[in-house]
Parts: sequence; C-alpha cells; structure tokens
Amino acid sequence: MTTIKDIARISGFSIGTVSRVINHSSDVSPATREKIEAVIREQNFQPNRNARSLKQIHHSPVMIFVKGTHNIFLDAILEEIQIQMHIHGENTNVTFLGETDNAVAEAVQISMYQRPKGCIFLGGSVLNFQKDFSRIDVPSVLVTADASCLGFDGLSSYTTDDYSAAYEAVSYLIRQGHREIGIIGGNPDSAHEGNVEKRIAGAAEAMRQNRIDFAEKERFEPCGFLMDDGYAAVLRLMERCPEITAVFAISDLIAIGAMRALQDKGYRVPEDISLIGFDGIPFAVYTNPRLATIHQNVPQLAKKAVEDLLLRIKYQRAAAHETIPYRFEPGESIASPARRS
Amino acid sequence: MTTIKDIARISGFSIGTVSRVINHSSDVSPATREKIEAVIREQNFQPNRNARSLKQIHHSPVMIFVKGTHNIFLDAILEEIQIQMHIHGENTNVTFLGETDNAVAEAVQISMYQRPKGCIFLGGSVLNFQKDFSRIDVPSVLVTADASCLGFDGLSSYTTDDYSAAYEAVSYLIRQGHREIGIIGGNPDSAHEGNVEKRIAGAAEAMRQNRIDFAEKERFEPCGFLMDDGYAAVLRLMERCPEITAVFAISDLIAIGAMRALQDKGYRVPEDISLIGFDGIPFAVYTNPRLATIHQNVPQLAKKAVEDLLLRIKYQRAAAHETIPYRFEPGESIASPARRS
DNA sequence: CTGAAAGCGCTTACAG
DNA sequence: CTGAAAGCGCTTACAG
Repeated sequence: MTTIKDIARISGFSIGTVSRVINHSSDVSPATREKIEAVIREQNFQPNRNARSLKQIHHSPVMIFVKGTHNIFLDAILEEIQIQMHIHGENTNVTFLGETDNAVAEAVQISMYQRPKGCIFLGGSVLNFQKDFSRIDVPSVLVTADASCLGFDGLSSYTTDDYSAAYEAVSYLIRQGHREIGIIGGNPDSAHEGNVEKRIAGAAEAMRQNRIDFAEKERFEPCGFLMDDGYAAVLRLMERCPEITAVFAISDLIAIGAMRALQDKGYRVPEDISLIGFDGIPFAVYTNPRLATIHQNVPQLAKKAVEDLLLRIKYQRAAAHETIPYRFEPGESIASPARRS
Repeated sequence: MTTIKDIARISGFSIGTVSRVINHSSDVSPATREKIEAVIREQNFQPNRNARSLKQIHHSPVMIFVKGTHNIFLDAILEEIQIQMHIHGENTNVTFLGETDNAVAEAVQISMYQRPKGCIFLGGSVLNFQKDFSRIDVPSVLVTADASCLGFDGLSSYTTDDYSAAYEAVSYLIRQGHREIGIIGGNPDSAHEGNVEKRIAGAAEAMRQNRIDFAEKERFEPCGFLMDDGYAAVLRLMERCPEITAVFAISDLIAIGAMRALQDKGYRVPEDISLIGFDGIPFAVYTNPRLATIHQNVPQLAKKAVEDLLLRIKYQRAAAHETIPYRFEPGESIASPARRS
C-alpha cells in the first residue's frame, strides 16, 4: 500500500508538503503542486481516511441514518434528501440500520469518530431519542416522527400529521356511506414507534365523531409491514367481521397485499370492499384499481429537513418542529357500500 | 470526548492494559478486567474506530457494495446475503453506490482503508471490474454479472443465465401462438452492464429459431428501469407496432408499468396483449393479473455467494463462476393471441 | 499479567 | 513556500 511517505520520497518533497497539496492548501508553489500531483496520479495514491479523520478538524459530511433497509417510503425520502443536499453542494453519508437496532445509540457511536457536521434520521423511535440523543452534539433532524415533546435543543423534526391524515381518510370513508370499517397493520412489537398509534387514534376519532362504535379488539387486525402481512391480515379481519365494507390499511404496502387477498377471495374492490392505504408510494398508482391513499409529501419533507439542517449548521438557527401537509388521494379503490340484504 | 487515556487514568492502569481488555485479550487478570470494564461502562467509552483500524491487523467485516439505491431486486439479494452471513456468524458492512459511480473504483478506495476480509458486489459493470479490480487484494464475489471472462484469481461470480432465461420466456410466448412480439426496457446508456444485452439476445434467438423476423429497430423500445419508464415505453411501442400481441419486458418493474399503461389504454391483459417480465420481485405476485416472469433464485444466489466467499477467506479456495437456475413463472398475464381480423 | 514505547498514516502549528 | 516535529487514539511486540 502506498502512503504519503512514498509520495514524499518519490517526489522529493516532505510529507508535510504532500499533505498540503492533498488538502488544497494555498501555501504551495504551483510548480511543486504540479510535480506532487503528478506523482500522486502516477502512483494512484489515495490518502488513508482513517488517519485523516484522526487528525482533521474539518467535519465530515452530513450523515443520514435510515432505520430499516427495505422501507420503500423511507427510501423515497432518502433519495429526495440526497438530491436536495446535492443542490446545496453538500455531500452525504448514508448508514442503513437494522430494524431492531437503536438508531440513536448507533448514531452516537458513529458520530463520535466520524464527526459529521450534522445528522438526519429517517425513522426511529422517539423513545430511543429520549434515551440517547443527548450524547449527539451536532445539529440533527428527525424525519417521520415528532420530537417536539422531547425538548432537545439540537433536534428538529418534520413529519406528516398522522393523526389528522388518518382522521381524514376514515372520515372520507364515512362520508361515502361506510359504517362498518376495519383497520389493518401496525406491528404490536414496534408499537413504540408512534406513527401507528397516531394513525389508529385518528381513525378511531373520526368514527367516534360519527357515532360509529369502533370495537378495536374486533375491528383492528395488527400485522407486519409487508405485502404478505397485509394479505393475511385482511383475511383474518374479514373472517372475523364479514360485515365490514371498508378497510383502512396503515401503509400502502399492507393495502396492496390486502387488495390482492380480497380479489383472490372473490371480493371486488371497490364494489364490495373499499380500501385505503397510507404513504403514497409509487406502486399505489400501479395497482388495479389504483389505491386510494394518504400521500405524504416526500419532496417537501426532504426539502424542509435539508434546509433546516443547513441553516442550523451554518447560522446556528434554533431547532424547529413542523408538520408537512399531506394530500388525500382518492384513487379508484373506494366506492359507496353496496346494499347488502 | 473520552479516550483510552482517560480510562487508563481513571482506572489506574496503563493504556496498554485498557486496550487489552477492549480487545478481549486473554492476558489480563479477571480482577483488572472487571475494574477497567466498570470504568468503560461508567464513562460510556467507545474506542475511536479510526485509530483502531489504523493499527489493527484484524480485517474488518465483509463489505457489500450495492450498485444503485432503489433497485428492488438487488435489495432482495442483499437481504438474503445478510441473513446468510448472520447464520455463519459474520458481520457485514453495506455501502450503497450511486448509479453513475464506478463501483469497483469506489470499492478499491474503501477497501484500502477499511481492510475488509472480503467484498461482495451486487451489480456493477464487468468493464469496471476489468479496469480496476486488480487493485483489490481480498477475496471478492460478483453477483448478477458473469466475470468468468475476466480471469481474475480473486473474483468469483454467480449469476442467472440471462440469455437462456430470456430465450425460454420468449419461446413460451411463441408456443402460445404469438408471433408479433415486442421487447421493452434496457437503458441505452447503461448498455455496458451486460445483462440487458444478454436478455435481448436470448429473446432474439428464440424468435430466429422459430423463423420470426425480429426487426429490432421497430420491435425493441429502450427505456429506463422504473415503472414510469415501462409505462411510457410500451405505449410508444404499441403506437409504432399496433400488431403486437405479446411484450417481453426486461424487468418486472418495467412490466408493471407497462401493464397499467396497457390497461389504461383499454387493452386487456392477457386477452389482448400478453406480458412477461424478468426478476420475480415480490410485487409481481400482487399485480392484477399476476405477472408472468423469470423468477431469479435470490436465496440461492445469496447462499452461493456467501459460501464461496467464506470458503475462500478461510481455506483459500479458488474463485468460481456459476450460473444459478431460474424458474419460469407463468403468472396470469399470458394467453394465446386473440384472433384479430 | 502489566507497563513503557514505537508506530499506524496523516495534519498542522512552528520555524525558517 | 517548505521542512522537521509533535500528536491524533489506538495496538502490539518487547521487557519484566
């Protein structure tokens, strides 16, 4: 492995000078710079990053922590954030964390030796932030969960108003004439993530205001976040409550699984059963029928997160907590309930 | 920031001894170990990874390089590989690379300072390997493209036989009675990736053997790899060649977009137009109708890759190149062509 | 079993 | 503008 020492030896300069050209310091004569750069190219030399960050004061790029690897919705936000960062001339460094990891604890560790300018968290439980965030000392923003209640100076948050969105979704179903409404999704294990609870609470409130008795024990069927989970969950639900005419799925993936399950069992969507999802992932537009959903504003979530973080890094702005408007997307999967005798 | 020096000072031992307990060296008395561990816990000390890997001989975990961030098929392989590695008690470190990056060049750089035991590449162009792989000196495997022609001692490859699979897919269409067959997908820009060419070549060969004249200029419509791309491409194709009765899409994502486009234009799938994709992603089972496809054996690709790499790391086995059987999945999107007058 | 010391590859005041 | 030297946080022979 060729090191800075080799470059120094070959070029005939000291390692200090070589280091200066690597770091684009202006204190090097053009002639020297050129010679050294030639040697670097010729030797195909890459400075050892470990050694560098061991000394360097410069902070490394903004780090993005994504909770879970196969979350199509977070993937979309990530992509947008990277685009936005690029527009602002900033690099990013992405770390995917397992479902079971405590994202914050991991981030603490990484930020200790990487020294990022700032952190963006996509997903993650508010409880974990409460527990470990105090050890992160760079500006950070959480996207997808509301951290305002935590009161950390260093943590902003941008999120969709899950409660209101679910309230609106279910209100719409009710306005279409549905009164027998089921809910699927929401893994009991990850209950502490918060979003699921808020969506269920919003849905329940919509029913309550319309004097529909939401018997959660019967009408709510929990399941994981994959299509298969939605497939199985809706069947369990329909078997238990065959009178149901509309289903609110806690995520689009779950809804897509449910749609296919219903169709396989001979239900027509939406003529027999209406269906609405949550998120607004690209696939929702490609199902047949197109899925009604709550479309979260991914570009806006990303834009706000990036601008917030950059302003705080550069101008020490204060952390903020904001809710980004969603859009109800009627799709083709909702109809008025058929008169059944 | 607390360092090993602080731990040494507080515990009253030397930094050498502290280092030994951190590294689980056996040459430490139980009493000392306990005292030092207590201080580490109490101070919440995390050793600086940069400093560590600067010295350490131990290689870091296997690195996995994934080409592109939103490739649902590679994501599936990645997940399987991580499961397999976990079974073997190995950790992994995943790096997602941009579409435009030269994965191998990036891997070279990273492997220089991370010193992984081995590398797994998911996707990536064979040309880039030819150019830069020689600088990687740890066992590596490429999944998704055939590297046998490159002749590197350090690079295995496991892949689906794209040519034969496409040949089989199109042969099936022909056996169903189709003779007017179109192909969509395959971005001309990423043409050097190889897979696309092989799939098209296999399809063309199937036609040739059945004395169907495949006018590639007319019957092949290139496009990107997203659903939207497939949506637009199939419409361009049908407009140009309205006589087509069957479409082979180079990937499932493209096929799903095409399916919806055809349905939106009033074509019935499969009654009017038959459709087949490639990959076997989970969504293919959730479209309506279910998508016919070439199901790549993801678990097997992952398993082989992992076992190969581990054997080579531990027992200096030689690199190998193997093709993993695929499965033709008839789905519900293929029918015999309607008699049109 | 433990400590003192050299050194990993680099950066950065400090002189000149 | 350039070099010599200290030091980043850690690991690991080498003594004892």
